[in-house]
Amino acid sequence: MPRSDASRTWSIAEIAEEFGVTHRTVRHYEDLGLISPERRGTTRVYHRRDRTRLGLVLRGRRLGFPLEEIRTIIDLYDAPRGRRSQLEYVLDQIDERRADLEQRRRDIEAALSELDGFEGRCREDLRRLT
Amino acid sequence: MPRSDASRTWSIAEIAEEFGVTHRTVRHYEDLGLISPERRGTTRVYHRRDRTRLGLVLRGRRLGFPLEEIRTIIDLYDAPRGRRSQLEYVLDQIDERRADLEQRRRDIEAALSELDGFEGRCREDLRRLT
DNA sequence: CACGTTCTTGACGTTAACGTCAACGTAAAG
DNA sequence: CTTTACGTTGACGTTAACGTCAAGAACGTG
Repeated sequence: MPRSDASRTWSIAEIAEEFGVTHRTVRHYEDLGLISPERRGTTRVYHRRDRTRLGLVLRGRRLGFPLEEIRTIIDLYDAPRGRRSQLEYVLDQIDERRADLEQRRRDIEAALSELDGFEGRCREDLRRLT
Repeated sequence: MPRSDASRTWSIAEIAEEFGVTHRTVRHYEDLGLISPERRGTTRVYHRRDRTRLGLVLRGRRLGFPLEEIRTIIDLYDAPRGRRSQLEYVLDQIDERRADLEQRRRDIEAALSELDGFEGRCREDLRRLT
């Protein structure tokens, strides 16, 4: 049986360490409903599912999304989509998200190409100094 | 002489309106040294240069950068790069910025493709409901 | 079973990015 | 010349995202 089995669990310290955050951050995310670890007695026990969600949260954070928004997004992934109205709502949300992400991508491309141009000018300056 | 001449100036209300922010936000950015409009008497007068910088600031904001970091970046663009040491410092900063932006781009690509996959599953669900 | 480690739940502190008054100046318009 | 619109400087309020104690429970180890 492999160590990283589907049934393997982690403590809050292990999770925090592995994802490079503090246990306080992990608990804060739980307060906001972003993750909901199992409890054994009073102690939190993290499963693979929690790791997946935490990964999504941190990616959202790197992208600068507010945690509340992140919650609505990843909840979307888990939402029941039985009824047609639900599905149409979800598809609308997807479109909004995509529009946002694509705007960000454009911003990044623009920033990167400005950076490239600027680096070119700097290297030119450096060359002339030699 | 065209209206949008290089010498045209704007009031704080015009600037705020045009960029879709409040005058309070504009003043806040001035407090942090992100823009520094001319003063006629006590009144702020904005030039094209200020608009350019404000545009950069807002793009940085959309990308989720903290304002302090944004300041160091756009100040970099205006920094004197006469000495070799200065130029090398600037080139280092450029590399850091680029690494950051590329990480963000990867995050966005990942998020977008997950979104695509999810949309596919939703449309499939919808089709089966018909 | 005493001890150090790891966990728990509050509760208050902090920083960033503004919002929201208050109180006042000034300049054109009726 | 008063009103109205737009500008100014404080200064305090607010929200998000945690940091930072404090004070205690639980658990493996010598």
